Amino acid sequence: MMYKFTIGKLAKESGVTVETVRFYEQKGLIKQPVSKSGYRKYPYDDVLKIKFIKRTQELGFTLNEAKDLLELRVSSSAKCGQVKKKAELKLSEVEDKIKDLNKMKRSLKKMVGSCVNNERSTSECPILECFEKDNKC
Amino acid sequence: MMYKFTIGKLAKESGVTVETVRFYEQKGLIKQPVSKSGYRKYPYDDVLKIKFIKRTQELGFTLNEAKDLLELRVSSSAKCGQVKKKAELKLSEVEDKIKDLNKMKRSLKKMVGSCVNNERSTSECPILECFEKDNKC
DNA sequence: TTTTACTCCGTAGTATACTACGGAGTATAT
DNA sequence: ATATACTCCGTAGTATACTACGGAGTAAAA
Repeated sequence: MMYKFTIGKLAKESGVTVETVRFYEQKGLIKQPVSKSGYRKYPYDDVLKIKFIKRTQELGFTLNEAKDLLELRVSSSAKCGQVKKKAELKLSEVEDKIKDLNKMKRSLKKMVGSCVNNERSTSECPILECFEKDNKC
Repeated sequence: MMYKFTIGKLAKESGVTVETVRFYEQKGLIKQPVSKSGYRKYPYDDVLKIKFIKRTQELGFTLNEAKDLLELRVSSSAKCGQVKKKAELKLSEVEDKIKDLNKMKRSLKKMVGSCVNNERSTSECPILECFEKDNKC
């Protein structure tokens, strides 16, 4: 039998909780299997789908984007180039975020370095002064 | 008079919306000025406070953290070292995030590079295969 | 057979930071 | 004086990704 996973087994097998599976169903990432018994029975492919989703999340994709990717995965007309485009877009988003964070990092480092006297009152704290000013210290 | 800013003026002067000012009040970042007229009248220092908040956000602090920093700013007993500690903590958070993003970046780059034939069907797309596998390609 | 474990469903809550709305009253400009 | 703009307040909605809860029914283990 292909449909052998109850929701609990599926969850355990794919490393998420039961609630998460139901949540993914709500969001349309996996479809709720029809069942005569009233209980869901999932195919093994749903284990793979959930792992797929988790992997895309690790790479910075949102659930909506994961959904799109899952759809490309099963579409017979879809081309690899479409997937590549999405990966490239995500790559540039990630690179932008890194740039932002590096800016923060540099500023924070400078601020931390500017505070040499820990015992000083906060009324004359160089770090707080940095927060006050527009000029980026 | 020191309390000369209506909420609209304050918002404009500090570069946020009226709703945002009210939101910051709700969250306790600035206090709602008492007014006989029923209309809020803010001191100039609230312009500085909101700019302070915005600057801390640019550096990766959350609103709750901004609140703490604002409190250190007015506390007479607080020491500069406390601020420094918070900045150092944030710095390491930022560095961790950069590490995560660099991991994503490397994986995405490899994946993009692995897809040489854009016209291939998604059923044999090396990028999608990466999503399927646990091994990080 | 009885107990434990699992499943069903919908709704509400969490965290973050806002944004929008509605209806009524007030202040300012012309 | 009138029109436009601004303010008041509370509540609800947005986006993201879950997590929790409650009560009832069912499946599996001892």
